[in-house]
Amino acid sequence: MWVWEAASGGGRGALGPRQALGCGRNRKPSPYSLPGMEISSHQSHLLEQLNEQRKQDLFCDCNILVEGKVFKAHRNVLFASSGYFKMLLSQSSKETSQPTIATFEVFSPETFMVILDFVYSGILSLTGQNVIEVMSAASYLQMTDILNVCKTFIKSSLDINEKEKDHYLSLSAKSASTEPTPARPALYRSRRKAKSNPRRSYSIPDEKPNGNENSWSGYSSYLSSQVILQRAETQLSKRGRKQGSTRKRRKHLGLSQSRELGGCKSDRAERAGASDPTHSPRGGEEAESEAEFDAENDVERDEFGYHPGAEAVRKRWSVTQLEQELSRNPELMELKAEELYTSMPTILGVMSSWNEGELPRMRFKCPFCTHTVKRRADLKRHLRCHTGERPYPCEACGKRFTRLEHLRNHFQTIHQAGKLICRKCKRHVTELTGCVVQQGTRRYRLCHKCLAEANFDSIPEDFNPSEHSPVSSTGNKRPKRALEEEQKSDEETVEEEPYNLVVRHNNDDIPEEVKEKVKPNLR
DNA sequence: CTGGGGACGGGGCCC
DNA sequence: AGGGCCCCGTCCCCA
Repeated sequence: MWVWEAASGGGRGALGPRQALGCGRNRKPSPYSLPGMEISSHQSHLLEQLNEQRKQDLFCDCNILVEGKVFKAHRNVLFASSGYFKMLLSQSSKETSQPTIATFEVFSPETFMVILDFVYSGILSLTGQNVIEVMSAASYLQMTDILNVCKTFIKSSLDINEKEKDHYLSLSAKSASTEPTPARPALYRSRRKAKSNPRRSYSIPDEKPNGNENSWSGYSSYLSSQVILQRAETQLSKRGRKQGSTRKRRKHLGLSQSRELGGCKSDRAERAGASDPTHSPRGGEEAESEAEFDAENDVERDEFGYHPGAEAVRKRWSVTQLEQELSRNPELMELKAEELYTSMPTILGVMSSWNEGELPRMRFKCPFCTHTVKRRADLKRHLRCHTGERPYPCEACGKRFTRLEHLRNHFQTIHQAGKLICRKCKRHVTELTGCVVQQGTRRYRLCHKCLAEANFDSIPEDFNPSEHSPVSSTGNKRPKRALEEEQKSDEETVEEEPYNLVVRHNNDDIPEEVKEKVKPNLR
């Protein structure tokens, strides 16, 4: 668990244990810390006292009901900490004789406990499990400090340094063919023995890197690599017990995708300067240096242990990771996307409007960006642009899409010559005045005149676009042959034969003979 | 270098 | 809630 301790009062007063031990960054002396003007411990002492009062239910004038569980707190503290409570309490400020009761059903009591503890202690206990829900709740309660910390938490776990990235690459390569290296688990188990303190305080890094940043980014990188490691191991175990699996999963594990398949962001990133998909296994030297790194930074590892049962690891997701992984292994991405959806907090609601006299409308907020949508389904759709999930593959060219309609549009325009326009002269053509021309997997129309000039062979027989529309279904699997075809070369997808296309989705249940029938041209 | 067009991604919203 | 349509923005290719 990460514990973010607010450097209360801009660095005065409470320092986290890390800082107290000299591990923290060197802070500039606060301009407000004038000698003799201020007792630095006053604020923390005051907060401690308030927290004590809360625990002893002294002077608590606000009851917060969260899914049936009652939390007692002080109105003034809540008012000072949360925009939501500020609004709520200012409306009921006149009736001070009765304790205010606030009811929430939009986050769990555990989440509110984390937030309330922060309010009264300045210590925010974040884990990979709770960060998204805490962030959502903080968004709901309009607590920007917590929001920022959550963002930093998530952001920091996205920053995979090169070392860890290489590490993952070697792992994913291994996972496709060999057993995971035994050195790594052993490494972590030995660390688990060295566990001393389950909690650790971290200060939020500034913009400028310094000594403390190492522990931050290194730690987050470690988290990232642990997720990946976890997934790689899960993959292996799933492959071992594939038959017992209740979920349908695509089985083209280890087959790489064409460069188009990584989603828009990863796609572009790869085009801009892709990393080499080939990678060498992780050497012992690296493991050694990592061990040194851990020793130096005293990184707490055991909580994010190697064991597959560690929920904290399983639910720790990051955008960068996901995109990078998809570009290399779509199955990993789908597993991640699937788990992301299931592990996402059920409540992502935020209030869209706080104008006076206007009831706030509930919207669904993306945990990865600032985007909000009206409907949960829209959020799910939006999340695909973060997860990189592309569940709709084109059987003709292998290109994958986030939406069925995109696939359909693509298929119609690219592979079915759906546009009744001569590609050359741009004139409108019909079945009578024009012909369909095949070029590789692409089909387009030419009028007879342009066709004669271009000296192309038309493919009039058996061409009926309406018969070959993409079929809506839910599967994700792509035939191995299509993938292998892409692996050879993108250019090699140009075929000689006419293309009789059937785009389907769920072909997990389609027998091999049928697959052969519907894809005769991908040989 | 620039403008036009195609392909695609993504948001809003209706059914 | 899912499917589908419409619209707009962006990227890329090509003339």
